[in-house]
Amino acid sequence: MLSSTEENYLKAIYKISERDNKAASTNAISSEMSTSAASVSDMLQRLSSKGMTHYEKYKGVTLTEQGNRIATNLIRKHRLWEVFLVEKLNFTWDEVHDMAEQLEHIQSPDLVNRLDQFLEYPKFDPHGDPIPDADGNFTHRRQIELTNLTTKESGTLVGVQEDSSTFLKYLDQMGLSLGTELKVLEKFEFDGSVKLLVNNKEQITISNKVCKNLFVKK
Amino acid sequence: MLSSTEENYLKAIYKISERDNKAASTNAISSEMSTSAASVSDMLQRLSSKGMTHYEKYKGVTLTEQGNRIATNLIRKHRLWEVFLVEKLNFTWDEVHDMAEQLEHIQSPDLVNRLDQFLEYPKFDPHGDPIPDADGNFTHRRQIELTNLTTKESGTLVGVQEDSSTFLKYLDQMGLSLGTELKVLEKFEFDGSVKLLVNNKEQITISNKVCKNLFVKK
DNA sequence: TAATAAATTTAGACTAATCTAAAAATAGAA
DNA sequence: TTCTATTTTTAGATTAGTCTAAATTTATTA
Repeated sequence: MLSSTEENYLKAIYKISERDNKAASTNAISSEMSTSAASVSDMLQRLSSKGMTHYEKYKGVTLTEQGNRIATNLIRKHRLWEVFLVEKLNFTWDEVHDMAEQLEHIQSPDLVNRLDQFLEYPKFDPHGDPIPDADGNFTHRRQIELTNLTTKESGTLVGVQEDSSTFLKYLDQMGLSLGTELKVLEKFEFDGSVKLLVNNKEQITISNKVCKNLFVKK
Repeated sequence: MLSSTEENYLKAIYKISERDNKAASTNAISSEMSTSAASVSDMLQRLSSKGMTHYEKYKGVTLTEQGNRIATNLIRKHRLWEVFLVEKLNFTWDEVHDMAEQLEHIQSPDLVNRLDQFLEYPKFDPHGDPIPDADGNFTHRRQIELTNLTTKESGTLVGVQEDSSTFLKYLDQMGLSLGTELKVLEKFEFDGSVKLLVNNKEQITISNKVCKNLFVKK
């Protein structure tokens, strides 16, 4: 059985490997987790001795099959708890991250599957992220970054990359939530900002940085 | 903010003080928590320096108002999660203790109250134990030990003192659950065992030890 | 390719929570 | 009331996870 701390390392390694498509470096992990590189280096050796990672000094780490299974299950638990908090307890999508961060570490052979059933097997969490099933399989959705829509193209907002509270609250203020219909009216070369038509009504302009954090489905 | 460990000490102190109606001794706590007396002694000083307990060396501890508030809230969280696990996720009453032990330590200003609302403000947990409200007030119920019923008296099973899985499974096997109607047919002086009529149908005999762990309402 | 910069690991130290063994204080009994 | 048994506390050590500073390895660039 792993400690919560060890589990969090596996999650970070998973996330980085997914993003960069290569072994996670000590520095990447230390920055992801806001800990010192020294602590990470220490931990990587421990996780390897427990069979969770493939680790070669100075070469970064990848997850073993077992490590991958645990990381995926953490993500499953995290996202299902988020659905519970939003759907059943009426929290908003910007409030649930910290609670889910704690709830994902609850140890129980059955809890997560019962929760999944109770929630009627949701495929996506409140931020549009896919929820792996009990076997670790993700539902894949053909989604693209909003930046990739050309002028006059339309799409539905189906996910966000960032899930910081500040970003999500900003989206709320702009009237953007999952399911919102967007049409690109104009793209400004100068700074990459984009003027959008929201649900065929409002017009807003958002920065390039915001655009990059929004996923749409054509 | 207290650690989970510190919180568990407060709960133990609360439980012992309730039971014995006096300051909790180091030994009582160490036996309740299955840790060494030395560890307890250490922790008591720490909890006192944090304003959670009144502690005088060699004299035992009591909770301060703040300590009491935290302990009561832990009990609230524990019991509400148990209701959730049984009512919503269909766990049985003997399966939920360990999960609730973990869930009670989730830190969130609002979660427990949202959960309470979602569950429609239950007053008792799946073992018949009262759930304190947000202000720490318990609903009191006039319940007595089954041992206190005399021959031919009847009552409804409303609570259990023990909540170990083995004990609860034993009750299931004997056909006993909360709400069951019991009538005392015969009390055996010899060993204190009791013959009962269950729901006006079955007859069973249970030991004195089991009797002492059952609460009924006349 | 040699020098320098960046990344990584090791060394040594700290805190929280635990333990065993020994010392000190309190309680009980003769 | 004095001696002995019990309870409690202190001392010193251990483990997980963390840190900073120093040493080492890898990468970059002149």
